[in-house]
Amino acid sequence: MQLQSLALAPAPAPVVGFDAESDEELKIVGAIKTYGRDEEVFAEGDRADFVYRVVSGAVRMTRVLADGRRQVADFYLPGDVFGVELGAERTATAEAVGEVMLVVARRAVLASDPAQAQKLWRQALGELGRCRDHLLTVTHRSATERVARFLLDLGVRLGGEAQIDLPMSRQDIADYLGLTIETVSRTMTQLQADGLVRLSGCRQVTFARPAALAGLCE
Amino acid sequence: MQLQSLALAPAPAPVVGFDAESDEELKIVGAIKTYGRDEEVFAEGDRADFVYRVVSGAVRMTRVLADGRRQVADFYLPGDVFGVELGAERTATAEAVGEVMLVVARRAVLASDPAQAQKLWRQALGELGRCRDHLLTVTHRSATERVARFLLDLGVRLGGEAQIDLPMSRQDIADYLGLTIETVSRTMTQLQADGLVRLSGCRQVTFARPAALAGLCE
DNA sequence: CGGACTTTTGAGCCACGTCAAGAGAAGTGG
DNA sequence: CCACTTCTCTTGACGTGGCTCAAAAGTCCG
Repeated sequence: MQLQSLALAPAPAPVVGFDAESDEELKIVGAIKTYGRDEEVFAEGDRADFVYRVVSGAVRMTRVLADGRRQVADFYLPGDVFGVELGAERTATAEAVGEVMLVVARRAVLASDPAQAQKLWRQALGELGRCRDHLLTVTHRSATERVARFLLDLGVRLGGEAQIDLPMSRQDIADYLGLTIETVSRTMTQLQADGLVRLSGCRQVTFARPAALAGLCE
Repeated sequence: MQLQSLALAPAPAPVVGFDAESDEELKIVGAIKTYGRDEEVFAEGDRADFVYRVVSGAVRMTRVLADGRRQVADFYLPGDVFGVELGAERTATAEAVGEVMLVVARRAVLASDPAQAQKLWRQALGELGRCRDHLLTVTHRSATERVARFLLDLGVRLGGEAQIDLPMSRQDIADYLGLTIETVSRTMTQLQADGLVRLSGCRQVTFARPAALAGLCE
C-alpha cells in the first residue's frame, strides 16, 4: 500500500505567494558539506549567513531551556531547506542526527534574486504552518496519538514506503513530541503489540496496518 | 515598577531582513472595521485577500480539531498585524475576542510595494519565532509556568502597566495554553493565594510581585 | 429580579513522569 | 574473536499533576 494516500495533512492549498508563480523548488547551489553524528551545523547565536538543503541524512533544530530540558523544534529530511531566519542571529541550534550531507548557500546570494527571495519567503511561511500543526498536535493529543502521527508523517516525508529507518534516537523523538523517552518507548512497544507496526531493531519500523495507525490520529 | 524590565523574551535581535533597512512598522492604510464579541473576521478556508492591524480590542486565531477540541494559536493585540498567509486560503479562523476595531488592507496592494512586501515577510518570520517559543512553553512547562508566562507576556504586550484587563475568557486562555479551563482557574487562584497577583473580578489582574512571577518561568 | 453564562471549587482518577534496574546494541582495545 | 565499556532502549513500580465529572458561586444583562 502506498503510504502517501494516508497523508495526514490536507492537500497543500494552491500556492500563490504574491503573484501566482511557478511552484518549483528553491534553488540552492553551493558547496556540499558533510557532518558527522551530533555535529553542529550552526548554533543559537551564530550569524545567520547561510541557508541549507538536506541531501542525505537528517538534521534536528533544537533549543535548550535554562533548566537543561531540550526541545527539538523540527527535523529536516532529504529535500528540506532550513536555516532561513528573520534576524541576523540563529535562534536555534542545528545538529546532524546521523551522517548528513548538505548543500550550503549564502543567504545574500539568494536574496538578491527577487524570484528566489520569494521562495525563501514561502519556505518560511510553510515552516510556520508546520509549526502550528505541531503545536496543535503536541498540546491536544495523547502520547499514542503523537507517536502515531510522528511515524506516519515521517513515513510520508521519507518517501511513502511501508518500511522506514528512523534516523533519530528515542530521545530525539521524545524531545520533539514533548514526552519522555520512556513514554515513547512504551508507546512504540504498545503499537507493536497491537499489530499496528513491526519493529526490527529499534530503528526500523514497518507499517503493518497504516490505516489503523492513521485512525489513531482522528 | 515597569513590567517592561521583566520581559521574558530576550531583546529582539537586530533585524536585518535581506538588506538592513528601517525598522519601521508595516504601514497598513485602509478601511476601519469593527467587530462584535465572537464575530468572525475570517474563517479557515476563506480566500486570504486582506491583512489586518488591530487598533483596539483583541483577536484570537483558532483551529478546531475533528473531535471538537479547539486550539487558540495566537492572540493579536493593539498594534499587531495578522492575516498574512502563505497560500490563497486561510489556514485558521480569526475571531473578535471582545469588541474589536481593525484596519483592513488588500494584501495585493501591500505586496506590490517591495519595501512593504519585505515587512510582510518579516512579520511572518516574527510569527514563526513566537510560534516556536510557544511550542517550547507548552510542551515543556507546568500549568503554573504556562499561566505565569502568559500573564507576564500579556502585561508587556499591553503596555507594561502593573495592572491589566484580560480581554479573553478562561476558556480562551485554556485553549491557548493547552490546559483545561479548570486548571487555568485553579492556577490563577493559587497565584493569588501566593500573593503574586491580585484578581479584581476575573478579568482584572494586578501584578503584585512581578519579579516573583517571572521567577516561576525560570 | 430572573435567567444564562462564566468562573470557581471539590473529589476522584488516570496518563504520563520519575526513579531504578535490566537488556540490547555498538564501539574499542587486546 | 572476545572481553569490556558505553550508550541506547526497554520494562517495571510508583507517585502526581492535570483531566473529568459535578455542583456551587459569581457575573452580566435584559
